Amino acid sequence: MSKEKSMEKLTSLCKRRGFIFQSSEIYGGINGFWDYGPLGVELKKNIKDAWWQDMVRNPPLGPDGEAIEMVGLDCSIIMNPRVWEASGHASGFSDPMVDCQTDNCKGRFRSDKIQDMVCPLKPSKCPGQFEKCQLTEARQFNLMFQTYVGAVQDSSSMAYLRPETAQGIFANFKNVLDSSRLKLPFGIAQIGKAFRNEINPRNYTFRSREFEQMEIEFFCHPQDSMKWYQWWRETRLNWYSSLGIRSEKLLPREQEKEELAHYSIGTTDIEYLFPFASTPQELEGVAHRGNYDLTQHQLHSKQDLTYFDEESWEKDKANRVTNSFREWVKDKSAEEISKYQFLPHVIEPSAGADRFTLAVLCEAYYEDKQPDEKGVLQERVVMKFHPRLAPIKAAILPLVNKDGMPEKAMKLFKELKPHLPIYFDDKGAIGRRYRRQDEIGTPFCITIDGQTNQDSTVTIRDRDSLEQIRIPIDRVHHEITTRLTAKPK
RNA sequence: GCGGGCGUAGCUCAGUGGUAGAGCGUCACGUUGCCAACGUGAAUGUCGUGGGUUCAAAUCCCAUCGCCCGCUCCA
Repeated sequence: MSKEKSMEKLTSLCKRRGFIFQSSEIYGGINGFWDYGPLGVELKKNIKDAWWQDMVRNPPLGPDGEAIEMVGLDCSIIMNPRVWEASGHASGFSDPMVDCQTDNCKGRFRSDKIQDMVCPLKPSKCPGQFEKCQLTEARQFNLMFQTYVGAVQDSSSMAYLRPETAQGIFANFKNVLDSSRLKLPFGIAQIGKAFRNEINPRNYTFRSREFEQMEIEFFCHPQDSMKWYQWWRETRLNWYSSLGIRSEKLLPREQEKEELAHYSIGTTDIEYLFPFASTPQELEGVAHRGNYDLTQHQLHSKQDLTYFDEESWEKDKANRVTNSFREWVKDKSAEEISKYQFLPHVIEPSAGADRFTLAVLCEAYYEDKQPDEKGVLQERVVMKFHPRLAPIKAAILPLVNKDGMPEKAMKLFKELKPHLPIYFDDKGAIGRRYRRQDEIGTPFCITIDGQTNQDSTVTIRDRDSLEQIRIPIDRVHHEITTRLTAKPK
């Protein structure tokens, strides 16, 4: 299947079944913004919940088999604009550009580098020197959305919608440290919306202007930072696999030196081979940011953001005349001090919730052939979501609408409803109902049939294998729960 | 931002100046003891939006918005 065709099929299914809609569609839409429908919101919520559960509430054991400390945070989207001066987003990342409007040129150039560039029409000259050049004024291409705080719109009230959740974590580093009795190493996690004026939104929801991030800032001792960098890289990769992403489509890629952001010592992109692209695209960046961010915020806020390593200080007690750090520090070099008081290094696994949701949708889409009632192979569309992520976990179906089957099915449905997202369907032929569930990725179908009347058993059908087994009706809840947490095949 | 293609029912699409269509889906009733395209019936469109040309526009022209592809961009 061509890449255009397979994305078309997926986007049409997403709309038809209520996973993803274009934002403000009845008004003609808006480029780069998307809405999640009834099934999409469940899917995305399951993804965010899985991340929170597996990274924050119950993270895996650390590199030496030790438990690691993780806490959460939920910061405001609009912050003091000075945050973005400190982070570099306000100044460093928006280059003034000029466009050439000459008919067969239409080039775009960075205005600060224009002397070093070559005019596409007259290679002996720079853009602007050739008599036919029609350059526009230099225009600022700012990636951040601007807004105004308060009713009066002037420059003093200007603010930005955050372009990443990370800076809220750095800005709260001291607050979390002072309120949570945490010691290095520890991580602070946040899930939240971020906004970027992407120059060119493309590829369905992949490059959107409003998106949701799942970010961790993991603070550690500078000496251990490489160890933690490696560990997070592996941990994050494993997480994607545990949710059913095939390893051959999931590729970690160490960024080249030239590619690295100026603050980063190393970054690994975890990339996924989407059907719309011929090369893998970034799902998550695991970046070693050193102490760049805390340094910047310390500088701009003039607040002390250092960490005092009580443990090392106590350990070296015997070698000192005083136990007062304030006293001791007076005649010491910066290097000596930094043994006890320093800015932690940071490993940042930053994942895109919408990008991963899209990857999950792409990964789940299958067309296969299954026999119909006459044994003739018929095409089937099935979303093979990992059961943990599936929006609906099970459908409760009476085989036919008589002999008390619908009543029994409804009773079971009502019993399970408070515990699981499930669906009741008694419309049309049973085969059609199974296929409908396949298309929205429901992993299990529970069917109440004639035998249920005799021995109180029902069948449970597996979405992928179509296999059915009989289980007692009072074991249904247990059986589904068990299967939801099973490892992917 | 540039160039090309496209926009008709929920989805996929036919319809090139003269009555708005098909398949699937949806809903109702019937049928249906296990894997959709069984029967009967029904609903659904100011043909993306705005303007223009014309006796007459889904169809031609202009603008605009959105989608897809290729560049450009992506701290």
